[in-house]
Amino acid sequence: METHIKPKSDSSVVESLIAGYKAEIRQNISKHLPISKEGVDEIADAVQIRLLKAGTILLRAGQVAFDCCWIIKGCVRQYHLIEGEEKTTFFFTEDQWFASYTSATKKVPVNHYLSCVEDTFLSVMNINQEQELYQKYPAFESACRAGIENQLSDYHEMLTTYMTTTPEERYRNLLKTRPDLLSRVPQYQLASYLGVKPESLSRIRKRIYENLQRRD
Amino acid sequence: METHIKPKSDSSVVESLIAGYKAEIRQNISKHLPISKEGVDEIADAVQIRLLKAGTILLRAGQVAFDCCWIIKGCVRQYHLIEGEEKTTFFFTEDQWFASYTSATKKVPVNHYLSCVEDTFLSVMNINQEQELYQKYPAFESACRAGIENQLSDYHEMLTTYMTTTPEERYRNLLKTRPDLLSRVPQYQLASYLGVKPESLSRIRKRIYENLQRRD
DNA sequence: TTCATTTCTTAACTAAAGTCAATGATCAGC
DNA sequence: GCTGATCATTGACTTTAGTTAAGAAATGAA
Repeated sequence: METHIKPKSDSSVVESLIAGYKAEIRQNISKHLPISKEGVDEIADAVQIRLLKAGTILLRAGQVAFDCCWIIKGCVRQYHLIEGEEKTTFFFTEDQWFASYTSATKKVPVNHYLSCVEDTFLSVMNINQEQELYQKYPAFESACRAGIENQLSDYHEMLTTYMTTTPEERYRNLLKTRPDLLSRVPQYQLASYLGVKPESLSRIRKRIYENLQRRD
Repeated sequence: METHIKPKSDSSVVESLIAGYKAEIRQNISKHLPISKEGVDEIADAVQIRLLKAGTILLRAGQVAFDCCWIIKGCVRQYHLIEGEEKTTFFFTEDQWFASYTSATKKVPVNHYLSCVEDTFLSVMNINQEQELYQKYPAFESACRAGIENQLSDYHEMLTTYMTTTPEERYRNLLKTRPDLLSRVPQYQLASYLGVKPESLSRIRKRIYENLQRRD
């Protein structure tokens, strides 16, 4: 983390990264939304960049979730604590976002946890503030609405895919669609994400690598 | 279907029901949205009421889904055809709605079927027309955006619930949350909705009704 | 590098779901 | 009400996942 010109402290490296991310966000808003410069400023100012260390728990069951989070870099895991056992239900990685709209707008506590699998840069906006900005800037609401529509379609697809596949098929899909997770995440967390115990995922992997006649 | 005053034909009964539903929709728009009378008219005119007979297939895999449908009365089943087998993934009933936004806006074909389990009254709006109305009436967009946010939260909840429960738990949940489905829908369709074969659902029911010591 | 901890794999056994086949129950159309 | 077709249940057997326990491999901190 040192240049040969001038040593930089970790925190100053982080600061300049954050400044860069903020500038990028402002640019994107300005490029994609037909809004006055003041509007762009107001929306960009509502965005906060946060760096969270691996292991940080950013939300606990029972809390109200006010944040809409976009992952710039890193990995956040969602899990449910059921009879003392962690059941992983999501892995969010680069360019994915998550929010609990009904929790924020209706003040309902969530029933899940969010924890950083790696050091993670997040772009965060408070949902209530977001909804206020909708009133002021209809173009911002339109863009967010389109984003939410996409997320809805994605979740619909994930739900039906999960319902119509076996754990082994889900593992094969994961190998194709998100192979990075295999190295980023411990296997016992992947197991519960696929709906089985760690021992079963071991056996599934063994089955697959022994029967290499099936090549998919 | 006859009064003792004057016999009415089935189709005229249906016509007056449809007129009533239309009036109700117009009222709701007018009551909940701060929009001019002309705006209310334009939005209400974009809504079409349809009566579909039980068994009607309203969408097939491979088609683009243009409609946003609200169920006034009846039941629509979503299923996937996988290796010749129907896998049910949703039952939509009264006051639930469904749409495939990315299919309509990006012209992507869907991979599922929609079929009426019962005679069903639907309130239908074309999604592209809906999106045009968003431009004209921001209050309409706001209301729809809030509805989509709720749907997103619901789907998130459904997905995590499905991922963290066993078929038996799902059946027990169904008994509590949607007991009407038990009588409205054949059991082999419920089975695949719960993620098992019909024979397994039979055994699950047997297990539950034999072990009445557990009372939930 | 070493050691302790965590994670992953394997094995033996149990429980649950899939498969195939036969039998009962239910329902729609006549 | 009868009848054929569809749907639900049961049984025997196979496959897959859960459970418990042990040991191997990988990881991280001193």
